[in-house]
Amino acid sequence: MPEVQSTEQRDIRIKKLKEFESRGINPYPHIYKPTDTSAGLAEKYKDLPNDTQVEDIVKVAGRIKAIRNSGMFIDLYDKDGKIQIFSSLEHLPAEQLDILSLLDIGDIIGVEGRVKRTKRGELSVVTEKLTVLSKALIPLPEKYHGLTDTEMKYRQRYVDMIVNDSTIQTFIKRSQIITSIRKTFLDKGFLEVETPILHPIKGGATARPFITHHNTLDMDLYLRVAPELYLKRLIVGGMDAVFEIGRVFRNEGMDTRHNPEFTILEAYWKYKDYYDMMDLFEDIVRNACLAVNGTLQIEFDGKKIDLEKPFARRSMDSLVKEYTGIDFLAIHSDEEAVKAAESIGVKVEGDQVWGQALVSVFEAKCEEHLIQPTHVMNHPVSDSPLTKIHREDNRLVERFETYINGWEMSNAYTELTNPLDQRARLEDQVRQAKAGNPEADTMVDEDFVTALEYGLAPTGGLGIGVDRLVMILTNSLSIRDVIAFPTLRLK
RNA sequence: GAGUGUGUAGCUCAGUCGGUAGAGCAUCUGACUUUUAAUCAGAGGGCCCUGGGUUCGAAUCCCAGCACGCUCACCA
Repeated sequence: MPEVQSTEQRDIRIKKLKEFESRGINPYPHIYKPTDTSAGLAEKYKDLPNDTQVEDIVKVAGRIKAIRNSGMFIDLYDKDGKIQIFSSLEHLPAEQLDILSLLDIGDIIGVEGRVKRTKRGELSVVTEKLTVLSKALIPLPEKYHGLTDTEMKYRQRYVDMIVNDSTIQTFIKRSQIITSIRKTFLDKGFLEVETPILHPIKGGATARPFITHHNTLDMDLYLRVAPELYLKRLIVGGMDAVFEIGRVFRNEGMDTRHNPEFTILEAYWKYKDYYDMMDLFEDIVRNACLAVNGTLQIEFDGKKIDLEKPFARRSMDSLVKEYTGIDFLAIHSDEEAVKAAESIGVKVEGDQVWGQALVSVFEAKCEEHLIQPTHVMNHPVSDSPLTKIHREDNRLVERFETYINGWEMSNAYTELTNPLDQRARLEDQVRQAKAGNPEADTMVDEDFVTALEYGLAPTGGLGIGVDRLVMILTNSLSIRDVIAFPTLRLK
């Protein structure tokens, strides 16, 4: 509920806020400088015996999450944990007791005092001076169950983060994963670059776009569905290794694995092919996993996943053969391919039928089995307009997608560099769009083809769905658990 | 887009056969210098998601809508 409604508890807190002001206390001061954090004190005084107090004066700050015994004990939480605040009625001056009585759960305060471990063994700061840093007007959700209402978790993520520690931990890990990814690339000599989000022509992936409008240019623009075509231009221009981590936008369905805007990682590496990109992907995943889990043996939704062993490398046709018995490489006509697919109950749509049949059967019969990391290699040409033809079979391309937990985690190519071939394949996309495929590109990006005509060296490319990687590495079952502010309907 | 579930106090949830609103936490008042979800006594707090309908009477049954979840479809 974005509109603030007047409630009994809020009215009472506003009254307390006014009471602070009438005593000359600003409940929203400009600055406060704590000297210590909860974790810092825990470490520094870990050997302090029970019922002992030291003379050092410290200043801590944080949010009140619990008040016990009429204010005698306060649980104060800062970024890395809890510190108890002990306020003795006998030793506190009257004006400090007045402040104490106006505090509520949810308020942010600073506390100055001496460190003590109580009789019960809880490390505490013995209050000498209380400072209100921010008076909270809305009460926090219940302490025991936390916040469980999914809608409120997503609409008011800050509340979810305050109350549910696992929520903020997931977003901390997300940040650490992205830092790790960036470090892996920088260590290999990559340049981090930025390319346009507003695209005059849709391209780089088959997906439905969002369309917006620029007023001054009086021109429609697409929010990018992929940064691919611009990153390759940078390779043409002379960069040898580039990567970009950024948001892309696809106007498609939403579920536990899809959000309309999501974070993609794309990298292009000169004088590399798709085998090199497999190694690169594995490095990225292992480094990121170690950064947040400290191990490469992880568990997702109760399933054990081994990220340590070299990922399996399997051609799509061999997986189809393993799980269905159908050998697509031995099938040479479209009719036969469709018949083979239909014989196991897989419907084939589209007109590039041999390739469509192979992909459809793979998606229907194989994907779900790929729990352990698997590079699925050698897709049919029809599916992959930006990929170089396989060096040994001209029906296939040098492409792989890495599956973990049955999900597509990466998509990588030996990049297509032949400008004439590229133009023909993009023109085929336009033909498909005119035939009614809403995901195909509606016009050829002529400047991209021109760039290839200036010469693109042999290059490997890799794309990673960062949100899904974060899901796997944090055991998060919904993409909305790893995107702080997922797309929701306006309420 | 289809199916399905949920929506009740600030939060977490009960609410029987349709009979007019309940608990715990939180809040307020008081007690207790004690704590670890502190405890004890008392009090206040409700657009039962919205709009229709059936009925003497609807949180409850019916219809429509809204939001969110799940499954499916779609989906680099």
